[in-house]
Amino acid sequence: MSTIVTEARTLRADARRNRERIVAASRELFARLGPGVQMDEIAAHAGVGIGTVYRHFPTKEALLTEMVRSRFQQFSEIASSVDDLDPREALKHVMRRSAEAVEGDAGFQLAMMGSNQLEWEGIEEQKAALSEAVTRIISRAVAAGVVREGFTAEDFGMLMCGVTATMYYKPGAADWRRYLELILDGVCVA
Amino acid sequence: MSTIVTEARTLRADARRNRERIVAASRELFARLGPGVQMDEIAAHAGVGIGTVYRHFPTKEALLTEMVRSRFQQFSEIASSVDDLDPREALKHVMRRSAEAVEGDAGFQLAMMGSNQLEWEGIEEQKAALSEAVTRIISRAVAAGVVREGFTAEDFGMLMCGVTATMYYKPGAADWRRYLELILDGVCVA
DNA sequence: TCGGAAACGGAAGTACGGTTCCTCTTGCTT
DNA sequence: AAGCAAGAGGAACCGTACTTCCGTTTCCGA
Repeated sequence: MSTIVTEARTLRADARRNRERIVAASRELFARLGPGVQMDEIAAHAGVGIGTVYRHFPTKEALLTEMVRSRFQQFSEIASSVDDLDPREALKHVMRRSAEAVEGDAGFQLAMMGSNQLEWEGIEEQKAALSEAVTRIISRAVAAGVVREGFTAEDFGMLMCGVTATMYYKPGAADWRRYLELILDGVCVA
Repeated sequence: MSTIVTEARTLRADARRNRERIVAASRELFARLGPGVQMDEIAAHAGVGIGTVYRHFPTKEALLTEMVRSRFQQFSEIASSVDDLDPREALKHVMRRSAEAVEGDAGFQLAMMGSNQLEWEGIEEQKAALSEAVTRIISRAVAAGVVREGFTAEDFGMLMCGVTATMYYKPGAADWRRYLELILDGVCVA
């Protein structure tokens, strides 16, 4: 807490404004173009010079990590908001909502798919929180006997990876919702 | 036919040998490292100079296309070899065998997933053949009523994309076979 | 209002990787 | 065996994209 406040306090007014612009521009372009966005583009879109971008974020990776972190946060919140639903609906709800949350964000789609192999610094906390929430949902579903034998949190990640891949690689051409429902049918026992 | 023979005839002996080495090296490195392989690496691995690689393939893309083409060929063959199986088994068999064929080839995994958006020159023929074979298998399955209502060739591509994504992005960590069986359960009606 | 620290801008620096080009070598033909 | 065209090799070239650096501008406290 104190960290954030301190940082905010020592930041000059124009600097704060620029930082917000940079973050907003990054978010939009990262979503549209993926990690391939160029730093110039972000700077231009934010209406600042490249030097200013680097004043706020030491490297491109740091900037992208910031994007991913906020998205992961959103994910954790989705996964934490279904405790009042029955086990089966909780699982379905989380998968549907998560998929919708990734839709239209190419950059995050890649981050989602590769979340196992990326060692992005600074999002461990968010990843752990998400993982914990997902595990809880699945434990409930397993205990209630509404999913197939031996279903695990790892399976969950695998399935989301697959759904995300169809969004990313078959934009428009294929309907990922069909795919997701098909998977849910395979996961949930009658 | 005449084209190939003519080319082969006009190729000097050492040139032919080198070409084969280049193709072999590319195949291996492309499989291991994906499209990110560097031309130097390929040349070094083949035991030739970079200039020699460029003598045989005008661009990196041309070389990679060659890799993908031969793999697509293999796919078509798999898809064309199940006409004697019953509709349900034909579909399952093709998906399992296809998945196995992609396993361990990172470069081709990416090509598979993105096959809709890539406009790689020179593999139209192979793609069409594959598409035709897949459509036939699915038509049979649909006619026999062994798959869910409205299953299409596009769905097939979507599912394979998902399976491939788990292989690519969760190497070792997740078991794509589980995932595939789960999908097959969702696709095939009881 | 003024001084100086903080922040800005963007041209230049740097790294990386595909491609070219030119000299030297090698296999084939006569 | 000689000549020459085809082929090999790899240093240099070029384009691209991240990052640095430093002269200029802007905010803010005294």
